Amino acid sequence: MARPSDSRQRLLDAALDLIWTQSFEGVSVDQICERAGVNKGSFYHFFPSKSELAVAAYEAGWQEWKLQYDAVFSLQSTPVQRLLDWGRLIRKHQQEIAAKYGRICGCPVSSMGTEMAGIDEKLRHVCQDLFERDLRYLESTIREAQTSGTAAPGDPHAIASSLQALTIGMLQQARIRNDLSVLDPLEESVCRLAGIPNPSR
Amino acid sequence: MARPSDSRQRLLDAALDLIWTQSFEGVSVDQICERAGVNKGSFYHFFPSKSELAVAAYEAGWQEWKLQYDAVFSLQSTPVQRLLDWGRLIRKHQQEIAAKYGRICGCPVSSMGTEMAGIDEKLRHVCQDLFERDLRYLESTIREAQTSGTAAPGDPHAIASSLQALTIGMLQQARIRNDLSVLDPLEESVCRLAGIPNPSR
DNA sequence: GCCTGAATATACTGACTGGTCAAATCAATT
DNA sequence: AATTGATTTGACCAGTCAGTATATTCAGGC
Repeated sequence: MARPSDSRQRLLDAALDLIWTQSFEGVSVDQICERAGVNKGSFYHFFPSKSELAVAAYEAGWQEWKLQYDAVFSLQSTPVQRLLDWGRLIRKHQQEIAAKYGRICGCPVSSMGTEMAGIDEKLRHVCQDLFERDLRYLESTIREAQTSGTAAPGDPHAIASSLQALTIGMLQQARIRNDLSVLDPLEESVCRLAGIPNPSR
Repeated sequence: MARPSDSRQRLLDAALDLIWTQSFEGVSVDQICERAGVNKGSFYHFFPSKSELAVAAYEAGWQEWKLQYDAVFSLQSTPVQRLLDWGRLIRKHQQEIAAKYGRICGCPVSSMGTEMAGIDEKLRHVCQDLFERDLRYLESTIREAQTSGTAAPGDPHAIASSLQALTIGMLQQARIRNDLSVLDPLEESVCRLAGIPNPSR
Protein backbone atom coordinates (compact mmCIF):
# COMPACT_ATOMS: atom_id res chain seq x y z
CA MET A 1 0.00 0.00 0.00
CA ALA A 2 2.97 2.25 0.46
CA ARG A 3 4.00 4.58 -2.28
CA PRO A 4 7.75 4.21 -2.76
CA SER A 5 9.65 7.45 -2.36
CA ASP A 6 13.14 8.74 -1.83
CA SER A 7 11.95 12.05 -0.44
CA ARG A 8 12.97 11.11 3.05
CA GLN A 9 16.50 10.28 1.96
CA ARG A 10 16.74 13.44 -0.13
CA LEU A 11 15.72 15.46 2.92
CA LEU A 12 18.41 13.78 4.99
CA ASP A 13 21.06 14.50 2.36
CA ALA A 14 19.98 18.09 1.84
CA ALA A 15 19.88 18.76 5.57
CA LEU A 16 23.38 17.42 6.18
CA ASP A 17 24.78 19.36 3.23
CA LEU A 18 23.25 22.67 4.19
CA ILE A 19 23.84 22.42 7.92
CA TRP A 20 27.42 21.38 7.32
CA THR A 21 28.31 24.15 4.90
CA GLN A 22 26.34 26.83 6.73
CA SER A 23 24.88 26.19 10.18
CA PHE A 24 21.79 24.74 11.82
CA GLU A 25 20.05 27.99 12.59
CA GLY A 26 21.31 29.65 9.43
CA VAL A 27 19.43 27.17 7.30
CA SER A 28 15.64 27.27 7.04
CA VAL A 29 13.23 24.44 6.58
CA ASP A 30 12.21 26.04 3.29
CA GLN A 31 15.79 25.95 2.05
CA ILE A 32 16.14 22.30 2.97
CA CYS A 33 12.90 21.48 1.20
CA GLU A 34 13.91 23.40 -1.90
CA ARG A 35 17.28 21.66 -2.06
CA ALA A 36 15.64 18.29 -1.60
CA GLY A 37 12.94 19.07 -4.15
CA VAL A 38 10.25 18.31 -1.63
CA ASN A 39 7.27 20.27 -0.43
CA LYS A 40 7.04 21.58 3.06
CA GLY A 41 4.10 19.39 3.89
CA SER A 42 6.13 16.32 2.96
CA PHE A 43 8.89 17.49 5.24
CA TYR A 44 6.56 17.40 8.21
CA HIS A 45 5.13 14.12 7.04
CA PHE A 46 8.54 12.51 7.49
CA PHE A 47 9.95 14.50 10.39
CA PRO A 48 8.19 16.12 13.33
CA SER A 49 10.58 19.06 13.46
CA LYS A 50 13.73 20.59 12.05
CA SER A 51 15.70 19.31 15.03
CA GLU A 52 14.50 15.76 14.53
CA LEU A 53 15.52 15.90 10.91
CA ALA A 54 19.00 16.94 11.98
CA VAL A 55 19.17 14.08 14.46
CA ALA A 56 18.19 11.59 11.77
CA ALA A 57 20.53 13.16 9.22
CA TYR A 58 23.54 12.94 11.53
CA GLU A 59 22.72 9.40 12.53
CA ALA A 60 22.48 8.42 8.87
CA GLY A 61 25.70 10.29 8.12
CA TRP A 62 27.48 8.32 10.79
CA GLN A 63 26.33 5.04 9.29
CA GLU A 64 28.15 5.95 6.08
CA TRP A 65 31.16 7.33 7.87
CA LYS A 66 31.35 4.18 9.98
CA LEU A 67 32.11 2.04 6.94
CA GLN A 68 35.30 3.96 6.32
CA TYR A 69 36.17 3.95 10.00
CA ASP A 70 35.83 0.19 10.20
CA ALA A 71 38.09 -0.15 7.18
CA VAL A 72 40.76 2.16 8.57
CA PHE A 73 40.68 0.67 12.06
CA SER A 74 40.78 -2.86 10.73
CA LEU A 75 42.55 -5.28 13.03
CA GLN A 76 44.49 -6.36 9.95
CA SER A 77 46.85 -3.41 10.22
CA THR A 78 49.14 -2.42 13.06
CA PRO A 79 47.89 0.14 15.60
CA VAL A 80 50.39 2.72 14.37
CA GLN A 81 49.31 2.18 10.80
CA ARG A 82 45.69 2.66 11.82
CA LEU A 83 46.43 6.03 13.37
CA LEU A 84 48.28 7.17 10.29
CA ASP A 85 45.53 5.92 7.98
CA TRP A 86 43.03 7.72 10.16
CA GLY A 87 44.82 11.03 9.57
CA ARG A 88 44.97 10.30 5.86
CA LEU A 89 41.26 9.52 5.76
CA ILE A 90 40.39 12.80 7.43
CA ARG A 91 42.54 14.81 5.07
CA LYS A 92 41.24 13.02 1.98
CA HIS A 93 37.67 13.45 3.11
CA GLN A 94 38.09 17.17 3.71
CA GLN A 95 39.60 17.54 0.25
CA GLU A 96 36.63 15.82 -1.35
CA ILE A 97 34.13 17.88 0.59
CA ALA A 98 36.00 21.09 -0.23
CA ALA A 99 35.96 20.17 -3.92
CA LYS A 100 32.23 19.53 -3.70
CA TYR A 101 31.22 22.65 -1.78
CA GLY A 102 33.94 25.11 -2.72
CA ARG A 103 35.22 25.66 0.80
CA ILE A 104 36.72 23.80 3.74
CA CYS A 105 33.87 22.60 5.90
CA GLY A 106 35.55 20.97 8.89
CA CYS A 107 33.77 18.47 11.08
CA PRO A 108 29.96 18.62 10.87
CA VAL A 109 29.49 17.13 14.32
CA SER A 110 31.80 19.63 15.88
CA SER A 111 30.20 22.56 14.07
CA MET A 112 26.61 21.76 14.88
CA GLY A 113 27.53 20.51 18.33
CA THR A 114 29.21 23.76 19.24
CA GLU A 115 26.42 25.85 17.79
CA MET A 116 23.57 24.00 19.46
CA ALA A 117 25.16 22.88 22.73
CA GLY A 118 23.71 25.86 24.59
CA ILE A 119 20.35 25.82 22.80
CA ASP A 120 19.03 22.35 21.98
CA GLU A 121 19.77 19.59 24.45
CA LYS A 122 18.79 16.80 22.08
CA LEU A 123 21.16 17.95 19.36
CA ARG A 124 23.91 18.47 21.90
CA HIS A 125 23.50 14.91 23.07
CA VAL A 126 23.55 13.48 19.56
CA CYS A 127 26.88 15.18 18.91
CA GLN A 128 28.32 14.05 22.22
CA ASP A 129 27.26 10.52 21.37
CA LEU A 130 28.88 10.59 17.94
CA PHE A 131 32.13 11.82 19.47
CA GLU A 132 32.06 9.00 21.98
CA ARG A 133 31.79 6.45 19.19
CA ASP A 134 34.77 8.05 17.48
CA LEU A 135 36.70 8.02 20.73
CA ARG A 136 36.28 4.27 21.15
CA TYR A 137 38.19 3.56 17.95
CA LEU A 138 41.05 5.74 19.10
CA GLU A 139 41.20 4.48 22.65
CA SER A 140 41.35 0.80 21.79
CA THR A 141 43.99 1.51 19.16
CA ILE A 142 46.15 3.37 21.66
CA ARG A 143 45.68 0.59 24.19
CA GLU A 144 46.73 -2.03 21.69
CA ALA A 145 49.76 0.00 20.61
CA GLN A 146 50.86 0.25 24.22
CA THR A 147 50.50 -3.44 25.04
CA SER A 148 52.39 -4.34 21.89
CA GLY A 149 55.15 -2.00 23.04
CA THR A 150 55.04 0.36 20.04
CA ALA A 151 53.65 3.27 22.03
CA ALA A 152 54.96 4.87 25.20
CA PRO A 153 52.84 4.29 28.32
CA GLY A 154 50.14 6.71 29.44
CA ASP A 155 46.42 6.74 30.19
CA PRO A 156 44.84 5.49 26.93
CA HIS A 157 41.62 7.38 27.49
CA ALA A 158 43.40 10.67 28.10
CA ILE A 159 45.62 10.17 25.06
CA ALA A 160 42.74 9.23 22.80
CA SER A 161 40.81 12.21 24.08
CA SER A 162 43.74 14.47 23.26
CA LEU A 163 44.08 13.00 19.79
CA GLN A 164 40.42 13.67 19.17
CA ALA A 165 40.67 17.22 20.51
CA LEU A 166 43.72 17.93 18.38
CA THR A 167 42.01 16.73 15.23
CA ILE A 168 38.78 18.54 15.90
CA GLY A 169 40.69 21.70 16.71
CA MET A 170 42.65 21.49 13.47
CA LEU A 171 39.53 20.84 11.43
CA GLN A 172 37.91 23.82 13.02
CA GLN A 173 40.88 26.04 12.25
CA ALA A 174 40.83 24.73 8.70
CA ARG A 175 37.18 25.72 8.41
CA ILE A 176 37.67 29.18 9.86
CA ARG A 177 40.77 29.90 7.78
CA ASN A 178 39.33 28.05 4.80
CA ASP A 179 42.75 26.51 4.36
CA LEU A 180 43.58 22.83 4.40
CA SER A 181 47.28 23.35 5.11
CA VAL A 182 46.30 23.78 8.75
CA LEU A 183 46.21 19.99 8.81
CA ASP A 184 49.87 19.68 7.79
CA PRO A 185 51.26 19.13 11.30
CA LEU A 186 48.59 16.51 12.05
CA GLU A 187 50.59 13.28 11.64
CA GLU A 188 53.62 14.60 13.46
CA SER A 189 51.52 15.81 16.39
CA VAL A 190 49.51 12.60 16.53
CA CYS A 191 52.78 10.68 16.89
CA ARG A 192 53.98 12.99 19.66
CA LEU A 193 50.73 12.70 21.58
CA ALA A 194 50.45 8.95 21.17
CA GLY A 195 54.10 8.45 22.05
CA ILE A 196 54.99 6.54 18.92
CA PRO A 197 57.99 7.04 16.60
CA ASN A 198 57.13 9.10 13.55
CA PRO A 199 57.52 6.79 10.54
CA SER A 200 57.66 9.69 8.09
CA ARG A 201 61.04 10.97 9.25
CA MET B 1 27.23 68.48 23.55
CA ALA B 2 27.23 64.75 23.85
CA ARG B 3 24.93 63.04 26.30
CA PRO B 4 27.06 60.67 28.33
CA SER B 5 25.96 57.07 28.07
CA ASP B 6 27.18 53.57 28.66
CA SER B 7 24.60 52.06 26.32
CA ARG B 8 27.23 51.21 23.76
CA GLN B 9 29.31 49.31 26.27
CA ARG B 10 26.26 47.53 27.63
CA LEU B 11 25.38 46.44 24.12
CA LEU B 12 28.90 45.07 23.63
CA ASP B 13 28.72 43.14 26.89
CA ALA B 14 25.25 41.78 26.24
CA ALA B 15 26.16 40.70 22.73
CA LEU B 16 29.27 38.82 23.83
CA ASP B 17 27.39 37.12 26.65
CA LEU B 18 24.47 35.98 24.55
CA ILE B 19 26.45 34.97 21.48
CA TRP B 20 28.89 33.05 23.63
CA THR B 21 26.33 31.12 25.63
CA GLN B 22 24.00 30.53 22.69
CA SER B 23 25.06 31.35 19.15
CA PHE B 24 25.17 34.25 16.72
CA GLU B 25 22.11 33.36 14.71
CA GLY B 26 20.29 31.99 17.71
CA VAL B 27 20.31 35.39 19.37
CA SER B 28 18.13 38.22 18.11
CA VAL B 29 18.80 41.92 18.12
CA ASP B 30 15.76 42.32 20.35
CA GLN B 31 17.23 39.93 22.90
CA ILE B 32 20.52 41.79 22.91
CA CYS B 33 18.70 45.09 23.37
CA GLU B 34 16.60 43.72 26.20
CA ARG B 35 19.61 42.30 28.01
CA ALA B 36 21.47 45.59 27.59
CA GLY B 37 18.46 47.59 28.71
CA VAL B 38 18.58 49.61 25.52
CA ASN B 39 15.98 50.36 22.89
CA LYS B 40 16.27 49.08 19.38
CA GLY B 41 16.65 52.56 17.96
CA SER B 42 19.68 53.10 20.17
CA PHE B 43 21.14 49.83 18.95
CA TYR B 44 21.11 51.05 15.38
CA HIS B 45 22.34 54.42 16.50
CA PHE B 46 25.54 52.80 17.75
CA PHE B 47 25.95 49.92 15.32
CA PRO B 48 24.96 49.64 11.67
CA SER B 49 24.11 45.94 11.93
CA LYS B 50 24.08 42.89 14.14
CA SER B 51 27.26 41.64 12.46
CA GLU B 52 29.10 44.89 13.13
CA LEU B 53 28.10 44.73 16.77
CA ALA B 54 29.59 41.27 16.97
CA VAL B 55 32.80 42.47 15.37
CA ALA B 56 33.08 45.29 17.89
CA ALA B 57 32.13 43.04 20.80
CA TYR B 58 34.80 40.49 19.97
CA GLU B 59 37.42 43.14 19.41
CA ALA B 60 36.57 44.66 22.79
CA GLY B 61 36.58 41.22 24.38
CA TRP B 62 40.08 40.60 23.09
CA GLN B 63 41.33 43.84 24.62
CA GLU B 64 40.32 42.53 28.04
CA TRP B 65 41.60 39.05 27.38
CA LYS B 66 44.89 40.49 26.14
CA LEU B 67 45.69 41.86 29.59
CA GLN B 68 45.69 38.38 31.07
CA TYR B 69 47.63 37.02 28.12
CA ASP B 70 50.33 39.62 28.54
CA ALA B 71 50.60 38.73 32.21
CA VAL B 72 50.82 35.00 31.58
CA PHE B 73 53.29 35.32 28.71
CA SER B 74 55.46 37.76 30.63
CA LEU B 75 59.12 37.50 29.75
CA GLN B 76 59.74 37.33 33.49
CA SER B 77 58.89 33.65 33.63
CA THR B 78 60.48 30.77 31.80
CA PRO B 79 58.93 29.58 28.53
CA VAL B 80 57.83 26.32 30.13
CA GLN B 81 56.23 28.16 33.01
CA ARG B 82 54.36 30.38 30.53
CA LEU B 83 52.86 27.37 28.79
CA LEU B 84 51.75 25.86 32.08
CA ASP B 85 50.31 29.17 33.28
CA TRP B 86 48.49 29.46 29.98
CA GLY B 87 46.74 26.16 30.58
CA ARG B 88 45.90 27.20 34.11
CA LEU B 89 44.47 30.52 32.88
CA ILE B 90 42.23 28.76 30.39
CA ARG B 91 40.92 26.34 32.97
CA LYS B 92 40.35 29.04 35.57
CA HIS B 93 38.57 31.23 33.05
CA GLN B 94 36.26 28.43 31.97
CA GLN B 95 35.40 27.75 35.59
CA GLU B 96 34.48 31.37 36.18
CA ILE B 97 32.38 31.56 33.05
CA ALA B 98 30.65 28.29 33.90
CA ALA B 99 29.84 29.61 37.36
CA LYS B 100 28.43 32.76 35.78
CA TYR B 101 26.32 31.17 33.06
CA GLY B 102 25.56 27.76 34.51
CA ARG B 103 27.19 25.77 31.77
CA ILE B 104 30.57 25.24 30.10
CA CYS B 105 30.81 27.72 27.25
CA GLY B 106 34.13 26.92 25.56
CA CYS B 107 35.92 29.41 23.37
CA PRO B 108 33.70 32.22 22.02
CA VAL B 109 35.95 32.84 19.03
CA SER B 110 35.92 29.22 18.06
CA SER B 111 32.16 28.91 18.48
CA MET B 112 31.18 31.95 16.47
CA GLY B 113 33.97 31.38 13.99
CA THR B 114 32.79 27.88 13.22
CA GLU B 115 29.18 28.93 12.99
CA MET B 116 29.70 31.90 10.73
CA ALA B 117 32.67 30.78 8.63
CA GLY B 118 30.43 29.62 5.82
CA ILE B 119 27.97 32.50 6.10
CA ASP B 120 29.52 35.84 6.97
CA GLU B 121 32.97 36.56 5.57
CA LYS B 122 33.59 39.52 7.86
CA LEU B 123 32.91 37.56 11.04
CA ARG B 124 34.98 34.67 9.74
CA HIS B 125 37.89 37.01 9.22
CA VAL B 126 37.60 38.56 12.67
CA CYS B 127 37.83 35.13 14.25
CA GLN B 128 40.76 34.12 12.06
CA ASP B 129 42.49 37.31 13.08
CA LEU B 130 41.96 36.72 16.80
CA PHE B 131 43.36 33.21 16.50
CA GLU B 132 46.44 34.57 14.76
CA ARG B 133 47.09 36.92 17.66
CA ASP B 134 46.78 34.00 20.06
CA LEU B 135 49.13 31.95 17.93
CA ARG B 136 51.89 34.57 18.11
CA TYR B 137 52.16 34.21 21.88
CA LEU B 138 52.51 30.46 21.58
CA GLU B 139 54.93 30.45 18.69
CA SER B 140 57.42 32.83 20.23
CA THR B 141 57.24 30.94 23.51
CA ILE B 142 58.00 27.66 21.76
CA ARG B 143 60.83 29.27 19.85
CA GLU B 144 62.34 30.62 23.03
CA ALA B 145 62.00 27.29 24.81
CA GLN B 146 63.84 25.61 21.96
CA THR B 147 66.76 28.04 21.82
CA SER B 148 67.15 27.82 25.58
CA GLY B 149 67.33 24.06 25.19
CA THR B 150 64.33 23.23 27.38
CA ALA B 151 62.19 22.03 24.46
CA ALA B 152 62.96 19.42 21.84
CA PRO B 153 63.52 20.77 18.32
CA GLY B 154 60.72 21.03 15.74
CA ASP B 155 59.02 23.65 13.59
CA PRO B 156 57.81 26.26 16.13
CA HIS B 157 54.91 27.37 13.97
CA ALA B 158 53.65 23.83 13.50
CA ILE B 159 53.97 23.08 17.19
CA ALA B 160 52.24 26.27 18.28
CA SER B 161 49.50 25.58 15.76
CA SER B 162 49.05 22.11 17.23
CA LEU B 163 48.93 23.47 20.76
CA GLN B 164 46.25 25.89 19.71
CA ALA B 165 44.26 23.20 17.93
CA LEU B 166 44.50 20.87 20.92
CA THR B 167 43.23 23.54 23.28
CA ILE B 168 40.42 24.67 21.03
CA GLY B 169 39.41 21.08 20.47
CA MET B 170 39.32 20.38 24.18
CA LEU B 171 37.33 23.53 24.89
CA GLN B 172 34.87 22.53 22.25
CA GLN B 173 34.49 19.06 23.68
CA ALA B 174 34.02 20.61 27.12
CA ARG B 175 31.23 22.78 25.72
CA ILE B 176 29.48 19.94 23.94
CA ARG B 177 29.75 17.57 26.89
CA ASN B 178 29.20 20.39 29.35
CA ASP B 179 31.99 18.89 31.41
CA LEU B 180 35.20 20.60 32.42
CA SER B 181 37.05 17.38 33.17
CA VAL B 182 37.65 17.12 29.44
CA LEU B 183 40.47 19.58 30.09
CA ASP B 184 42.23 17.23 32.51
CA PRO B 185 44.77 15.86 30.04
CA LEU B 186 45.61 19.36 28.80
CA GLU B 187 48.94 20.00 30.59
CA GLU B 188 50.29 16.53 29.92
CA SER B 189 49.44 16.78 26.21
CA VAL B 190 50.84 20.28 25.93
CA CYS B 191 54.14 18.98 27.27
CA ARG B 192 54.15 16.09 24.83
CA LEU B 193 53.42 18.33 21.88
CA ALA B 194 55.90 21.00 22.86
CA GLY B 195 58.57 18.43 23.61
CA ILE B 196 59.21 19.57 27.15
CA PRO B 197 59.51 17.47 30.31
CA ASN B 198 56.30 17.40 32.33
CA PRO B 199 57.03 19.14 35.62
CA SER B 200 53.98 17.64 37.31
CA ARG B 201 55.28 14.09 37.32
C1' DG C 1 17.91 80.55 27.65
C1' DC C 2 18.66 78.90 23.27
C1' DC C 3 20.74 75.98 19.95
C1' DT C 4 22.96 71.68 18.40
C1' DG C 5 23.52 67.14 17.93
C1' DA C 6 24.10 62.91 20.47
C1' DA C 7 21.03 59.68 22.50
C1' DT C 8 16.49 57.62 23.34
C1' DA C 9 12.02 55.93 22.44
C1' DT C 10 8.61 53.41 19.98
C1' DA C 11 5.90 52.26 16.21
C1' DC C 12 6.50 50.16 12.01
C1' DT C 13 7.95 47.54 7.72
C1' DG C 14 8.09 43.49 4.66
C1' DA C 15 10.32 39.39 4.46
C1' DC C 16 10.89 35.22 6.56
C1' DT C 17 10.39 31.74 10.46
C1' DG C 18 8.92 26.86 11.99
C1' DG C 19 5.02 24.49 11.81
C1' DT C 20 -0.18 23.18 10.48
C1' DC C 21 -3.80 21.56 7.70
C1' DA C 22 -7.16 19.58 4.59
C1' DA C 23 -7.59 18.12 0.24
C1' DA C 24 -5.58 15.57 -3.63
C1' DT C 25 -2.79 11.77 -5.61
C1' DC C 26 -1.35 7.34 -6.51
C1' DA C 27 0.64 2.47 -5.93
C1' DA C 28 -0.29 -1.70 -4.06
C1' DT C 29 -3.59 -4.90 -2.09
C1' DT C 30 -8.08 -7.08 -2.13
C1' DA D 1 -12.57 -1.76 -9.69
C1' DA D 2 -12.82 -0.58 -5.03
C1' DT D 3 -10.23 0.23 -0.92
C1' DT D 4 -6.46 1.61 1.75
C1' DG D 5 -3.03 4.44 3.54
C1' DA D 6 1.41 6.34 2.53
C1' DT D 7 2.72 10.38 0.20
C1' DT D 8 2.23 14.95 -1.98
C1' DT D 9 0.64 19.52 -2.51
C1' DG D 10 0.42 24.45 -1.64
C1' DA D 11 -2.02 27.53 0.92
C1' DC D 12 -1.95 29.15 5.40
C1' DC D 13 -1.04 30.31 10.12
C1' DA D 14 0.88 33.32 14.10
C1' DG D 15 5.06 34.88 15.44
C1' DT D 16 9.72 36.66 14.76
C1' DC D 17 13.42 38.57 12.12
C1' DA D 18 16.76 42.51 10.99
C1' DG D 19 16.39 46.87 10.00
C1' DT D 20 13.88 51.71 9.32
C1' DA D 21 11.39 56.02 10.31
C1' DT D 22 10.34 59.62 12.93
C1' DA D 23 9.59 62.11 16.87
C1' DT D 24 11.41 63.22 21.39
C1' DT D 25 14.65 64.03 25.13
C1' DC D 26 18.44 66.06 27.12
C1' DA D 27 23.34 67.81 28.18
C1' DG D 28 26.91 71.04 26.83
C1' DG D 29 28.53 75.20 24.29
C1' DC D 30 27.29 79.77 23.36
